[in-house]
Amino acid sequence: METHAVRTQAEARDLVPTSEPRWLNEREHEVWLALRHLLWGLQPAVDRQLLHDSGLSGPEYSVLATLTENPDGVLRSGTAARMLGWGRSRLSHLLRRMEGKGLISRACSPEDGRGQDIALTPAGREAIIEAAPGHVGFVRSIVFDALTPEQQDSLLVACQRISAAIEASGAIECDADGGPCDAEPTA
Amino acid sequence: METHAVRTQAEARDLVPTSEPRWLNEREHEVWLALRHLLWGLQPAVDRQLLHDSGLSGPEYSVLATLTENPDGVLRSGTAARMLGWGRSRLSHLLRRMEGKGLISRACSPEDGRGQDIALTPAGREAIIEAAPGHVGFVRSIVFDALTPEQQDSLLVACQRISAAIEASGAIECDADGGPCDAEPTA
DNA sequence: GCCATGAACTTGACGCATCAATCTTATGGG
DNA sequence: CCCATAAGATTGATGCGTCAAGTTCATGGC
Repeated sequence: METHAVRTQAEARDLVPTSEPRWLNEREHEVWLALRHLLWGLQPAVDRQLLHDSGLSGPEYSVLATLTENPDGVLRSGTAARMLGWGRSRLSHLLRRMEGKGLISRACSPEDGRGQDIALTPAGREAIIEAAPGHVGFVRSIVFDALTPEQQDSLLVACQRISAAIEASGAIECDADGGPCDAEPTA
Repeated sequence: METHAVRTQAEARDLVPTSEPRWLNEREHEVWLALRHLLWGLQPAVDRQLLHDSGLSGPEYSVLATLTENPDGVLRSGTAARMLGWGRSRLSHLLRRMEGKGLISRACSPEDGRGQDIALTPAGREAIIEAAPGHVGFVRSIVFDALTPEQQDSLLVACQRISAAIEASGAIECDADGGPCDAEPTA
């Protein structure tokens, strides 16, 4: 990060016979700083509100919300991972901790012996139902109360374009497995 | 996260006698999803590019860039933390690892016995000079090549407004110490 | 000169994410 | 039927970030 100040740019330009002459101008630098400032600030702020007001971490909330989208609150682990856009490993670690807290339960899938069915427990359902209003209220106050509808539309477009650029840029993540990198599932 | 699907909202609205009736409408939900998608995608993408192409992690790059902004490459630890908008603890942990790699060095400050002067080593300077062009090139390709100048301006405004809302929202972070939460130092 | 207060920094414990194995179960070709 | 391959999931190691103590040093009142 830190697209570094002019000094660094000057030094690099002087010392390295690089083929990358396209440094950021002042306006671009300002945009990048603002974007990074938001990046560094928004996620922690949302997580903190959640943890403080409901005892759920951000990732935990995400998992519970995903489960709740299903009528019966049951999902195969891999399916949930795809819906969240996460790697299996990440989800597995998190599920272990959540199972320990009683928020979800896991059982071998009857259909495919390899899979795990993860299910919302009553405690898990109660936790997210209690957390949701505060979470949504916070997001509204932070994002939507701060922007006019036109600004919100512009923001949407910008996010979509940058995200598209990232994905086009060969950022083929998706854990270590070669999954199709679904992404954009919750829409 | 996961401002959860309509089902969750409906359930919460039914079951909880809440005073938070302001759920997100469909358009707002879409904006929030796009924003979160960006949040989850941009930071890791930048970090990955950096780590892959130069062996520096995102935070390491930030620290080196901050040091490089100073002529002599020396900074007090607390000053650097303020410039980065980070907590002392976070920086301390990172510096320990970076010292182990030879990227920076630490010495007791002669002025204030409590402080540590952190200094860029030759290896550290070389590392960031080598990393900078690729980093900037990547940021440009992801953010600026994807947006028109007008869209960039809109994005800037949106970022500033949301960040301001976060800070206004009593997000008084700044580690455990009561620092003035400088923020916006690198401009 | 002495001590309370507080600032600067570090440390340890813990949750979280990634990466590289591993283990188990399907599945398809011989 | 048997084995190679692949998919689903877990595990362990490591880096990172946060929170809560803790340590060291400076400073101001007495």
